[in-house]
Amino acid sequence: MPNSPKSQETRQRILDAAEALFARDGFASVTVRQIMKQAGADVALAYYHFGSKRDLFDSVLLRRAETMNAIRHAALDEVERRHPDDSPTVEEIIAAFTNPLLDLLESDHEQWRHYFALVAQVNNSPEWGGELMTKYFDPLVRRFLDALRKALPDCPPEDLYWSYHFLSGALTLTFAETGRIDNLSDGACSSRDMAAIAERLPAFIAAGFQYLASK
Amino acid sequence: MPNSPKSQETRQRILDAAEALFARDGFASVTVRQIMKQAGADVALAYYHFGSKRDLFDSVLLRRAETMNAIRHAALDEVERRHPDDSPTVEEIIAAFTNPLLDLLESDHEQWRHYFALVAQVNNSPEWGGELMTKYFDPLVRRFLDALRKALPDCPPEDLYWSYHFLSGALTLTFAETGRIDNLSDGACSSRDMAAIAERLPAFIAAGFQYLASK
DNA sequence: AGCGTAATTCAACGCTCGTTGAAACGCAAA
DNA sequence: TTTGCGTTTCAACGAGCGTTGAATTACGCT
Repeated sequence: MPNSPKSQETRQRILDAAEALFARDGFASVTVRQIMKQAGADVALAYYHFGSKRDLFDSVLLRRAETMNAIRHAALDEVERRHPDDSPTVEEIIAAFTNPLLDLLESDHEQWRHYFALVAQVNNSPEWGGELMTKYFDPLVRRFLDALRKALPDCPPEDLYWSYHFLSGALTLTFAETGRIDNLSDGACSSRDMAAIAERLPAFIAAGFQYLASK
Repeated sequence: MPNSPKSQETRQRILDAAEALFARDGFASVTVRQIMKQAGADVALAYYHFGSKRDLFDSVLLRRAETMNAIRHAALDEVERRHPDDSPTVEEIIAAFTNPLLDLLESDHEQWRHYFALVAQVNNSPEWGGELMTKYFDPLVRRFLDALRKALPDCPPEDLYWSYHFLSGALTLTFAETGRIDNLSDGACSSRDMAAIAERLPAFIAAGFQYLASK
């Protein structure tokens, strides 16, 4: 009985545990034994289900990448549907890129905040940032860049790429919820205050895109 | 003779090797033996000079943090000197925050790009981001926030903190030189093109600050 | 020249790591 | 009930880890 419900559930428990631990401590700091202890399963099961520690890591990344990409595609679909003739505004496009992540966080905070923290680490790692992020997110990002190109027809492509790069950095740090802003603001701001992010991040980034394009 | 020139040079060689390896692979992936092999010194010397692997890591971070803070303070001094009566513009202040890093990269690319990549990883790690970044960079950041508060007197403090947070994310990813933008742009942009960054990053960020403050 | 201390080397410790092969279990089909 | 296969457990492997104490070297001072 391949893929029995029982074994599927075990796989998910392992992925959950691995996700939380990798997100907090990084790939190399986490032990397969730690993961399996938290998952409540035997060490060898990790290798039976996933092959190796590295393959387990990739599986963790892949699992939610699909959901994340789907929800962002849908958000951009929706924005484009509202503009059959003209182009959406820059801020609308950026919001379609960022707001779905806030929705995911609000729907299931625990799971997604671990995942986003993990992506933040991967994105900022020279070792993995180039390859892994490209692998999982490139098609989606290119679609957003296309939409932005239409919204900013006079903007040189290089400016678009750099603007997106700045967006990517701001986004990943913000969603990593490192607690840095809590410390810095002496508690006036909270990493976990999603409403605060939704009000500010798309506006901030859209202004940057537009200013750069207009220079 | 304590602190002999010879041993100082050894210490620096160890720090250089540790910096490069930590930056590329992260704290936990790197072994002390790797570091000391690259430094051309015996394993035990790491412990003689620095105490433990973790202390060595802190020493790596601390070494350049002082230089980095000093050069940024000086840049802000200079900007404020040019405005004895009125406040500098937001873009001038942001440029005083970012451009010194570009100067450092241009003066000695190899050393500083490793360091910045390391800071990017620390900044985006939930484990260390909150504490270590606060420890090394808080006084400087608070001074910049004060300057920005004067340049944007009607801006609510929360908006300033969030804007700085977005700046921090964009900055650390950009200086981490992960190669992500190279892949995404099919070579049209290069992570290492400092002129491209200097032209765009301060402008992009300043626009975000101003737009958020004006809302 | 020879002493004293700082700097460096050497060899080893106990431990934990990722990984694996063989044995045991559970359950649907026969 | 027995068979067969997917799943899980158990025990262990060799390798490499961070770290240390003792032995050795290098060298400025008297």
